[in-house]
Amino acid sequence: MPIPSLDRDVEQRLRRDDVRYTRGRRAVVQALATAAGPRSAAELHQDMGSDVPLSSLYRTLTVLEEANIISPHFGARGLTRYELAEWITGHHHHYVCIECGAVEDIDVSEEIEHKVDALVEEISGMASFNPTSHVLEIEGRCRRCR
Amino acid sequence: MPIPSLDRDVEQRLRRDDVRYTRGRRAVVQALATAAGPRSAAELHQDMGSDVPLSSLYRTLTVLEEANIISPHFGARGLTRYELAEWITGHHHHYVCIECGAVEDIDVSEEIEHKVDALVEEISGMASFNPTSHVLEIEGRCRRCR
DNA sequence: TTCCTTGCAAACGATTTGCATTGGA
DNA sequence: TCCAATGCAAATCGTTTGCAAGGAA
Repeated sequence: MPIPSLDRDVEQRLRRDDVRYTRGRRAVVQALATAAGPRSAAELHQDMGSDVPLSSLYRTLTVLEEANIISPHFGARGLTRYELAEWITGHHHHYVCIECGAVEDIDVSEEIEHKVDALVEEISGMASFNPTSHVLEIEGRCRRCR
Repeated sequence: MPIPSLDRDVEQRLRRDDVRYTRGRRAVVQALATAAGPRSAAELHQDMGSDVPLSSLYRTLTVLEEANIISPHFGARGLTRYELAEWITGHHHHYVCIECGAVEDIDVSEEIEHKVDALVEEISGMASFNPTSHVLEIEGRCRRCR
């Protein structure tokens, strides 16, 4: 999923908060941009060559989350994975392996997404909720675990 | 959500695995049966009066999960919440507060659930996945946080 | 007696924090 | 220069485990 103006957009967004777009932060954004799904701190640590200390990585993730560059995903026991925020990647869903916990992105057509939205509205209406967004995850066994 | 034959059903299910349905286990099942949504070990500990040691509670949760009496829910940073398995409560969805992380059950009509299933099938088909189930969570701010 | 179950304390893995150092505007 | 960002080590939090004691069949 190539995002042409990614660095520019992120830098601009960070500048708003007076936050610097440093080498370490660029590396995380890069790693997430090329990942096939949400990644945990440990996974990013591997992806990135393991020289950055974990504590710095966690700090970077916190900063990026606060600036709304990345979003947390809680789909596995006791660990948080991150992905680029939807204003960057566009709205999407996840395929989650019930065996190993791996998570993969699913992009859906606008047409289908409209149907999802309509359903969420319908359900929320009946329960008198005020939805701001939704999460749809499809569970199954991934290639490796099948 | 009153479940008339709950204790009987659970006991029977546990006996299959040669697992005893002890006082502590009954208490957890009871607490979950009356909860409005998934509960974490710490939350259950409070719900139950706090005299059971946490380690026992965790062990109970492990046993009940292995016997498929309860199911884990990962919707919050670094903590697992549990709810009664869907063969007991019926399939349902969740309303998740984006502010405080509280989770509440949403029961939907069969009619709507059919639509959800159809959508999941449609999406999975396009991605050549083999779905065994799905999770739909509606996000918003709960009464308290609004 | 024979296992399953529980309690307590220590161990663990993911994440956070204090503090001194480094680095960029 | 000056404050944000980083590295390292220690602390914290949710959860798990070893081991000895308690209980039910």
